[in-house]
Amino acid sequence: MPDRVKGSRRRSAAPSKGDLRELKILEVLEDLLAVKSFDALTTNDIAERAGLSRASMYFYFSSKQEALVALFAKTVETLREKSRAAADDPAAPRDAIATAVNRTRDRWREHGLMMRVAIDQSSAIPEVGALWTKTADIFIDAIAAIMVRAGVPAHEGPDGARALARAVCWMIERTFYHASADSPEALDQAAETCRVVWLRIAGLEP
Amino acid sequence: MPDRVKGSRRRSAAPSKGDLRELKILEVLEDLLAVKSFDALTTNDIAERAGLSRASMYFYFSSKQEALVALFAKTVETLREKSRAAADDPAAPRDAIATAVNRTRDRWREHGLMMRVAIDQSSAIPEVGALWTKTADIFIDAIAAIMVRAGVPAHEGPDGARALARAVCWMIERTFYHASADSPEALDQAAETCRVVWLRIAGLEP
DNA sequence: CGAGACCGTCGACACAGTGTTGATTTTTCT
DNA sequence: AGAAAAATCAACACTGTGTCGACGGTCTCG
Repeated sequence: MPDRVKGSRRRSAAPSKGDLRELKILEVLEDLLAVKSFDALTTNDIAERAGLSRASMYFYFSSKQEALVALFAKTVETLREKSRAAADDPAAPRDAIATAVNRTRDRWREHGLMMRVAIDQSSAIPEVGALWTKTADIFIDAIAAIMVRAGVPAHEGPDGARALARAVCWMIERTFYHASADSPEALDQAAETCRVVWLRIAGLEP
Repeated sequence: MPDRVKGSRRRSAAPSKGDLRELKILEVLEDLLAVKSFDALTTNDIAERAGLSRASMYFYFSSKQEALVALFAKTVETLREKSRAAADDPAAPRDAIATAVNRTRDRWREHGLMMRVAIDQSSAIPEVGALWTKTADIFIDAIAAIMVRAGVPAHEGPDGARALARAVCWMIERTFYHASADSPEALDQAAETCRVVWLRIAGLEP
């Protein structure tokens, strides 16, 4: 990996030809994932579509797996930016839950394909798994915080806020995973179901 | 595929040498999965360990994917037999939930590896995905039935029993998936958490 | 200007794994 | 025993991967 320090100050926008190619490859990869499964994709498919030779691709990424990691990392970054200031909690638990679920639905609506691919590859590509686990952990913390504010005891153990939050997180993950593979309407349904479930687990009944 | 009509009448127990080989291959496959990931396994690994040539393996299964399907189908069959008469409901909802969760935990304790592999391959191997979906559907029906008996409205829609049952099913799947990859104690914790969550969603508070 | 130093590119190769073929041996049935 | 069916495997063709080394472009500094 060329280690291109993306976030750092670096005389404004000097996108070297190589940087552009790298971006192009990731873009092509994402496009192709809409058509073929990741497993079915070959390095050739990607290189060809990106307009370079297979061997050249290896200059940028040492495998298609690494490319996927880079692409997914970018997506996760986007996700995280969009959820900035989400953990800040001016709202009542009931509202916090509703907006959290809706935001999650929006993320799945926009990035569902990418997230499904990442989840599918989580066990095959450790870096992807780690990235996803880390993202989930952040989400779990947020869920637990809301639950505590709703009155759920914060202690450890199988019925403490953290354990319940973990269960809720995985329920949301899986429910949206399936819904996003289905239809946009299914996503709305999934969101509503998740909202209801989360409310009940938090001990809030309308 | 040799099409060995397994269920059919066929003079009692004539386990031809070929049948035994077939079993042996599946046994070896399961053993190897404890050591290597399914993706990392080669047809050679399996054939060698089973004591035949790679080419001969293709006589029994036309790919390692097909072998996995057969192995998983066998596991699902076992699972289903063990859960016979589970949908019959002499118990009160509260008890039905406790025993259902405990039974599920026991299944994961014994077959966790196989189930994790199957879930991992669900999107890559359609037959495995279909098998798992069908199993989940049966489970969802059972959950929904218990919920209805507990007083949850049976109507369709995002807060009807069926939608909630589906959410609960996926929560259980994912929670046990992670727990079973962790430790036996984690499975016990997971079971208790799932029980509590299910109770609350069903509107039953102790 | 010209000599190095990178950056980027790619043809060509070695290799690993897959799936098939056809000839051959072994098992099974009558 | 002998024919039919079941099972075996060496050898081959093919696909995809990752690496190597040689080549051309461009930027820099003496």
